[in-house]
Amino acid sequence: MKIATYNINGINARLEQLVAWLKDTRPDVVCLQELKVPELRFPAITLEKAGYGAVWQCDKAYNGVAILARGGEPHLIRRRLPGEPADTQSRYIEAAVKGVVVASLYLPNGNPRPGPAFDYKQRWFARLLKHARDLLKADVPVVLAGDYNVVPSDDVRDIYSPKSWAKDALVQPEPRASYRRLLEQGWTDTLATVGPKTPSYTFWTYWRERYERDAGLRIDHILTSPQLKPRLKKAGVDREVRAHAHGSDHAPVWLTLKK
DNA sequence: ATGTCGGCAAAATGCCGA
Repeated sequence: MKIATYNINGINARLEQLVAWLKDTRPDVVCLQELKVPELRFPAITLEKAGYGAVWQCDKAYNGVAILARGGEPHLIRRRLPGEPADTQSRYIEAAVKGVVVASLYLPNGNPRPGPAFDYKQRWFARLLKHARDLLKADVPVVLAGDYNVVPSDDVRDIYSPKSWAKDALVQPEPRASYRRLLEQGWTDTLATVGPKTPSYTFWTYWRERYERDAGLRIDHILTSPQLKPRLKKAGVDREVRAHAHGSDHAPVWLTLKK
């Protein structure tokens, strides 16, 4: 079983690429973020023709998350992260797929910092920590996949140059501490655990040929609950997808499970 | 400080969010 996550940065701007990538790599489950599409323009029919059922949660222009399942329909569990009813941004969707609870999440970016955007990021992270704990209590296999907008460390495996990002919300101690607390709850950072030993960047800005220079960051993560530990096989990044002339600024991340 | 995108509002360029 193969599970992937991909911040697509506008699903209709990349639809051909998305379909080609699905055909090439045949993931069983796909978590998408930054759909940037109103609900009624979500390309459900195109995805259906490509062999994928979907559930999605959209805003008018920004955010937006989806879960795709090959040869079936994801069973929707929730469309919102609990804890802040006034928060209407579409950043979380959760579904049962092929015996696993899967969440596609898009953590707030948090820039500019300091300010309300950064505060919102921290509140959102606190809500995620609480919900993640509840999911662990349910004692079922769970995958939390998405764009966490957090570079876990200053290690070269996570970021090409900590110095040039030092003031950015993606590398601050507070979100890093929240991410670490998630791992301390018992979740596994699968790319760090069963991924390549070489840098596994997942995001390169569009600026100044950052991709060509491999000036990247690791901010897209697939976390798994303890039940899945014995089934973890291999993780990686489809980095060549980022090389497309009109590609997203992220690359897909994937995980394979035994069975 | 900057770089570059996607998508919006509103009328093609400027803004926002990333």
